[in-house]
Amino acid sequence: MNEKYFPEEIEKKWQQAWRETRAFEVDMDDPRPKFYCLEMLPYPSGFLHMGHVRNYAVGDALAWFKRLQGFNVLHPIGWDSFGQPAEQAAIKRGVNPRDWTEQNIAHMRGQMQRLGISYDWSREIAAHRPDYYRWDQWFFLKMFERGLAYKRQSPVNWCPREETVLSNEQSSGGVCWRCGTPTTKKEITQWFVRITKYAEQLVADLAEIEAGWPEKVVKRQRDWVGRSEGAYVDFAVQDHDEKIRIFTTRVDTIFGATAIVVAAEHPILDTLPEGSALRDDVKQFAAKVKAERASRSDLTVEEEKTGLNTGLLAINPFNGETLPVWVANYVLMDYGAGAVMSVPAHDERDFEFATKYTLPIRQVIARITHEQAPTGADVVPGQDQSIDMREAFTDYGVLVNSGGWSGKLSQDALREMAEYAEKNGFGGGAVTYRLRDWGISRQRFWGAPVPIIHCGKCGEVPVPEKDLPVMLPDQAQFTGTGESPLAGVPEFVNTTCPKCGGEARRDTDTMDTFVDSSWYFFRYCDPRNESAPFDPKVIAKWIPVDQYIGGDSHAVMHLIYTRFWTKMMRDLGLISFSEPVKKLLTQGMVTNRIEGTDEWKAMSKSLGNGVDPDEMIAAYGADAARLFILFAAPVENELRWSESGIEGAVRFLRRVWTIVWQWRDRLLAAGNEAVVSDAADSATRALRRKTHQTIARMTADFEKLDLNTNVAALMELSNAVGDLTAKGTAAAADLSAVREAIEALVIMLTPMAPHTAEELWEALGHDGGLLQTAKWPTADADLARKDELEIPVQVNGKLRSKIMATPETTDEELRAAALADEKVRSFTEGHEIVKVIVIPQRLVNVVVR
RNA sequence: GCGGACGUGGCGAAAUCGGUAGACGCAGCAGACUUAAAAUCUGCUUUCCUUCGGGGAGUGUGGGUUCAAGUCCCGCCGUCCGCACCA
Repeated sequence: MNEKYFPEEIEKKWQQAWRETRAFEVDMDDPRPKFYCLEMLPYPSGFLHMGHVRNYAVGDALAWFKRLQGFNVLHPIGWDSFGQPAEQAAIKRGVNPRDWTEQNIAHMRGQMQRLGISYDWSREIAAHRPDYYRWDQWFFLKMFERGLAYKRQSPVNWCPREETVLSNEQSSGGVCWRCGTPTTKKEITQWFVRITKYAEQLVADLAEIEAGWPEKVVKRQRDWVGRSEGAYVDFAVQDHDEKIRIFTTRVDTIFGATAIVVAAEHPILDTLPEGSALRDDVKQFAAKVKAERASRSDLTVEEEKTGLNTGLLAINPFNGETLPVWVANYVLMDYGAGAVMSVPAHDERDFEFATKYTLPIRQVIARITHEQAPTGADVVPGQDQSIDMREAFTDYGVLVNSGGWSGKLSQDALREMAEYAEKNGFGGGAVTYRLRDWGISRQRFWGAPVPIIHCGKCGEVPVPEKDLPVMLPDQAQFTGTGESPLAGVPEFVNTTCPKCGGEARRDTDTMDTFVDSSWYFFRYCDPRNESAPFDPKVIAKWIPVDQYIGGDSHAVMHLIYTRFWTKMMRDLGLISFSEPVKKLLTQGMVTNRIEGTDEWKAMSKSLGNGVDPDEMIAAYGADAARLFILFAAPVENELRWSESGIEGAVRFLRRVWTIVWQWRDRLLAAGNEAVVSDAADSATRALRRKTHQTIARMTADFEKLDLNTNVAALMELSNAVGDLTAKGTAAAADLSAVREAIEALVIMLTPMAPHTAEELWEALGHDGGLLQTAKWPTADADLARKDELEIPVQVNGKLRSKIMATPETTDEELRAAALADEKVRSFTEGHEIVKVIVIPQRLVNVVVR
């Protein structure tokens, strides 16, 4: 035991103690209430970065807080260990991806342990190990059985640099999410998961979690699914059997339609007379549009609208009007019906298109003018038909020039016109979604093989469950051709058909790593189960996760997939709930200044502004690094790294250390008996007040995860205790009040600086560690209450004086005291006092004229 | 372009309900200790004026509501994020 603070010694000591006593291993049957604290599992790149440290520091603080409060806390960690970098390393440096991955895991596990994060290491899992990915394959088979996993030819996003298929999400913005290379399109047969079947639930169930999730994540998820209510309308085509179906959210504007516009891939285009000049033009045009789309690099600029009149004529079923059918680049085949009615007067895109090609623009919605009736009782909608048609008018309004529908409000017309279409058999109300099915095929080696066998006779045959896992071979040739490396491993590919016993080939695709991360936190609850992904009984108790913490970069991909997966598992009968995560916290980025500039960017190797966690631990200790991270900014904010900030954290820990050692001998000598004297003096009362105020504040702030203010509260308490000796009031304060303050200080320090707290707790005479001997303190409201109040007094809303009061002072007394106050009187003198506002125990405002 | 969030000292920030703006920390300044420095401790630290009692201004900006606005409402400016022709 040393009176000087040596973090490296005590951190080693307690990390070893925790390991030896298996302090953080969870008994799932423990009768205490459970708390599942989860951080997003990392990809084992080889090294922790500060973003990881922040994530784990926050999670660990909450885990400790809940443990000290008496919860049975599950706090696990694992590895998202399939994926590109391992394969890249194999290609570039010829290393074995498995060895590379395992070495990285070993190193990063060491880093986590040096940080002293309180994980239950007995539950560690890794996606690349067969005992995990066999269950990915098992789930795939279940989805395949139910038609939720299916194969189809499909244009996919293709990264020409990494030569791999990317999901829509991964090529969001038209660039590869990993390397930033602009993506292109490629036709290829792919496995898809029918997430669109759950589109409605993915939106509707947001209501269930909204309260516990950040607003912006909920919003992004809602936008991602893109639910949109509208109507289908079928337009007959003149001299044609086919009809063109359009989707619109503004069927109320249908009398303003002056054209029908279809996508370049629309099947109606194939019905144009073979060999006609027009057909050739349209074909050429469609090919050009497709080519442009595939090669687009700058998606920040909207492409200019181009189109071509197909010569076809469509008939508006509402008024019998004949409309030209155009094909244009701004209509997308894979949304809605692949065709739209063009209403230039009331849609910006149609307006732009019509202006360019001089199509008629016809106003059919008028702005409502609210005219106050003379009695003032009713608001009468009038019409303003003088809308300036230099731009589209897209608001709701009153229908005009719309036959029998004129005079109706948009809101009513939307509903009634959809009903009318349905009744007359040419359409009806409909809901569409932007969400697309999830392409999970990857032409990669380092992933879970798709458990399907292709048989010449039987077709696609699922691997029987008893044959799982389909083992990934040890090694493969990385040709970089874009074809899965598994195709070049004959021992893997060649097999027999489980159905007919004949020669057959295995599917050589592997699964998207987002499959692995969609259900990993279920596996933590039952990590060694060999007969099922998990025991449903265990899951029923432990999931939903109480608090999930991670970066908001996963706001749509991972967090949509895991919500989908949960609903899918529910429909398999494995679980009985629909949402996996009760509360979500998205942490901000950790940034650092780029040398020689004033720019703050996320830490990264390539920018040279990274900070190595190991160096921080060596220089300042894990506790100081963690404390600084929690204190420096609110968890959701960007955190700007600061070397002097971390020094401040060390100073604080040293001060707490000094305080404990200053009082230790006296406290130990006094023993455990209470020595509160009856006539508690004011110093004692003040100290106890501060102690209990701090307890109340910190307990509340922890629930909100306001960790920065929490550290501030702790600093205030430590300053208050420090002042006892510094200001010579030590003798005045009762020893048991000091004990109370110091013990609260040490216990409440634990979530942010656990090693230091353990050491100090032991120094205070508690053997056996915090978990055995400490409880999160409870605030006593009476003790926390102030017995003297300083009441600000305002005159006309300006602070002029302060008067002293007690909680018992009545409003009338406050009022009298305020008016009698000398300073106040100097401002009220010669003025008429209009009124006096008294906010009980808070403030007095004298209003004068 | 559309949608959303935000705007508080030199810096990170705090401010349950509309009720003392700037807690806590960083940086800075002054002092104590020291041969000296570091470390540590103490004090100061929004800004302007001051006869040193105080007084004025102040939460991007202009209005409004209110006894009272960082907080609520409207306009503008700025920053950041999301989306990328989704009909």
